[in-house]
Amino acid sequence: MIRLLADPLRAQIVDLLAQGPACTCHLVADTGAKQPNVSGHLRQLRDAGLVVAEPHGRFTYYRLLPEALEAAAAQLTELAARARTNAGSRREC
Amino acid sequence: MIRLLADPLRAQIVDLLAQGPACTCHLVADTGAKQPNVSGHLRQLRDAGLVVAEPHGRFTYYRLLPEALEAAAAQLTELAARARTNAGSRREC
DNA sequence: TGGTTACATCATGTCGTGCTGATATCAGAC
DNA sequence: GTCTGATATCAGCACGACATGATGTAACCA
Repeated sequence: MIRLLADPLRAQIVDLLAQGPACTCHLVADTGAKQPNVSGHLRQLRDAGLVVAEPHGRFTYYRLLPEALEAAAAQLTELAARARTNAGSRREC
Repeated sequence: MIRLLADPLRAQIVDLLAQGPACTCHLVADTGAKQPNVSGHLRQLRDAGLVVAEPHGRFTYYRLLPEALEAAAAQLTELAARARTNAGSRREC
């Protein structure tokens, strides 16, 4: 799921969505990317459960799910904690 | 920096290092990957400041830096917080 | 009903990135 | 000094993901 944030354009889309829900046309305008490209990235984010699509007439609003980001953050924090507690136990060759 | 955790093998290496510092030969054995491959990934992690190399004779021990992981986690948490506070401000078309 | 707009999907080309084999370096053992 | 083992670097290749143009679909408006 973290892998989704690796792509620059996808990270930018996530960042824009953190400023509030927006429809595809906004994201296309703000990123400068082509519409099919943005749409494809939104699909990936949706499939991963990072965003939800809310159709309103012919517009589709996308909303970021904070829980998903927090879950990823917790995963990293837990990893950091493990690294810190095990910092002293070096495996000898 | 988060992009480094996107690659499966690199993520596995980070996970192994979270169990304690280890040398390259351990990581090669545990992952089953070829030595130049592991060495290359360690270089990327080192360049990004996620791990540090501690040469001991002809062995090189790698140690995970929890601060780097925590910084990435904080970044995600901050993004989630922004998304939560701005959840109501939908941009109209 | 025809046209326009917003959005999604598909097929294709391109490019980055990871993997590998070969090779170099460096430290320790003899 | 020579040999061996641990690690790093390099060149080439292959695969996957991204970007794009073309096309399809659905909703609104005249």
